[in-house]
Amino acid sequence: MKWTKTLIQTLRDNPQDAEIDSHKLLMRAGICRKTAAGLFTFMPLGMRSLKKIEQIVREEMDAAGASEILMPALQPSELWRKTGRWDAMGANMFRLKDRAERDMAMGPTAEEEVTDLMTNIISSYRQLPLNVYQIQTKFRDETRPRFGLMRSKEFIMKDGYSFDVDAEAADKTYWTMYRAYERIFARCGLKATPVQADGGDMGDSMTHEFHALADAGEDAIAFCDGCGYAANTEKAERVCNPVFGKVDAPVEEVHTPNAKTIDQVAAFMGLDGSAFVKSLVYLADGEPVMVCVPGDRDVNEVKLRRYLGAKSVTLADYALVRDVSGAGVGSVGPVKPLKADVRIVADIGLKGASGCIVGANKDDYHLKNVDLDRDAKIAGYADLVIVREGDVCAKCGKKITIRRGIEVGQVFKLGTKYTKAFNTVYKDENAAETLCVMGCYGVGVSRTLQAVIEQSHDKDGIIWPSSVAPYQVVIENLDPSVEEVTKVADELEAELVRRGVDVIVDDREERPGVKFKDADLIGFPVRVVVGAKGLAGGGVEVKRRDEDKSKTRIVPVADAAAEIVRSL
RNA sequence: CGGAGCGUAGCGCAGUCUGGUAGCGCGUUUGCUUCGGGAGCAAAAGGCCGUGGGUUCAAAUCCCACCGCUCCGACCA
Repeated sequence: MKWTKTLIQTLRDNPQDAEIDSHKLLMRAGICRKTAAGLFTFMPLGMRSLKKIEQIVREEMDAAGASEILMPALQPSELWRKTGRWDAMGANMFRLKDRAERDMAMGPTAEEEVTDLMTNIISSYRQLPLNVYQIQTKFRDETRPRFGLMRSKEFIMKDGYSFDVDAEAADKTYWTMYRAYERIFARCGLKATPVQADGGDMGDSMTHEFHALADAGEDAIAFCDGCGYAANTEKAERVCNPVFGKVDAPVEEVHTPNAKTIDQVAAFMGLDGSAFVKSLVYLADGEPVMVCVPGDRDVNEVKLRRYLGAKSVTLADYALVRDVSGAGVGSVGPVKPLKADVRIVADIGLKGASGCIVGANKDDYHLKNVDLDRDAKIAGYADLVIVREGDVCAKCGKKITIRRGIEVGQVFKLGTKYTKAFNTVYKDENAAETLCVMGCYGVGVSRTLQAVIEQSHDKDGIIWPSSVAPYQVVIENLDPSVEEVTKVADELEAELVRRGVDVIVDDREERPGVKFKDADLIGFPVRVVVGAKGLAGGGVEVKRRDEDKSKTRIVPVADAAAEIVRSL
């Protein structure tokens, strides 16, 4: 390919709306253009990388026993109503009506669609297991699209779905997919780490997320160096050894005017937030519950929901808080008098808490010298807060560290959640109808593209891994008007094409500096310089993008192709 | 959804406070000189100053509404 024949538009300046390096480079290197908030056009370079990532995904999925299909992105509402997700998806789903006023959705995912499909196909155990996937545009009406392709309203995802005869077979499929994902990301040149995560809306069973570790990542991941435990902080478990000494003093009321938050009360009293008990009123499936956590920590609603065995937990509104506590937000506590009798649960960090400060259930008052065992009726203790740096690992007792990651993939065990809703059954050997057990597996294809850039760039631009680079090699023809130089460049191109190398010749009439800057910015893995000066001096120059200038090799034209292939 | 900021040439920005001929850098076009790390000189093209309304002799500038974009937050008591 000749540079002047394709469309490569690089930018000198960073676009003003880009925040993180990979987003800036996406725009500057001419990979993408923004169409509107959260919507992007892939330019030829981006398209090439995207297709390479897709191809890697295809090869690994196929090798793992899955078959590619393509389902509509436009989905009828009936499918979503069957599982209750038409309502549950809320504002995240793009909805529209067709001319007959039928409700439709622009698919954010396709569990319903694929399950409906398979329900009509599967009849016998002989057909199972089945594993299908598609690479398709997905739509999510994100509240806040951000960071380019990382969080956009329209994105490309590989979504795969497996149907097995039972949980054991599904488990086997799950780990097959897990290993396929490890290979996919490795082949994309991405350092992606599997971490345990919460099932969220998708089901309550086991799931791993694959995270590309990067400071710009939107998720926080808890790692234990001791045992290798890795989990999203929404899931990560900790143990706690409370360090409260017994304070045997009577409870005392303190006037704390105009102090609503823990920070404000703590500042008012000249104390640290950890001296407080934060008491929150939640609605768990409509039932009010008081949740107490150390004053300097945040409730993990996922853990809370699980502990309570509830379908949903939401923070109570102000009116309900007053109904329960008798006081307004800011003065709520677990110690009586409470206006209403509620179940009180507490974080394990409060076990044996003594000498602490709680809301008095009386506006603008707190209580000090509170001993939870003595003064409150806690129904149970559990790990209910979001882990943070320095917490103690629940598996091995070592310290947890927190790092940030970009979620590029996820594998789920779905169980029978969807097959039950659609009655996806097969007949077993005894002709008994049995529900299929499902799994689902997603790769954020466009997000992976950006994650690669986020993990692999320097001050001059992108450093593409060879496997997903738009072109593996750029031949810089420094003197396109000199016939001999152009001949060498073009012949080298032809030779590389013969050897199966993806190559582009920069044949622009530009000054060398401009061409070098662009080559570095776009980040072709190998750069070959062909110029009149170099040819006179004995050959062409070969340099890898990730090498320093001092590593440049001068090789005779005859050996160039071999040297380039070696450099890849 | 709440708060803040922004919207002027393809890109990055100044000008807005204090109303009076729409500017700068990059990019683009042409010419000459340059030519191994984003060249120099000269000339040129390119703007409904986000949209609509209002105030005024006069609006990029002041007022109102709307649209779009970006950031922060979204109830942790």
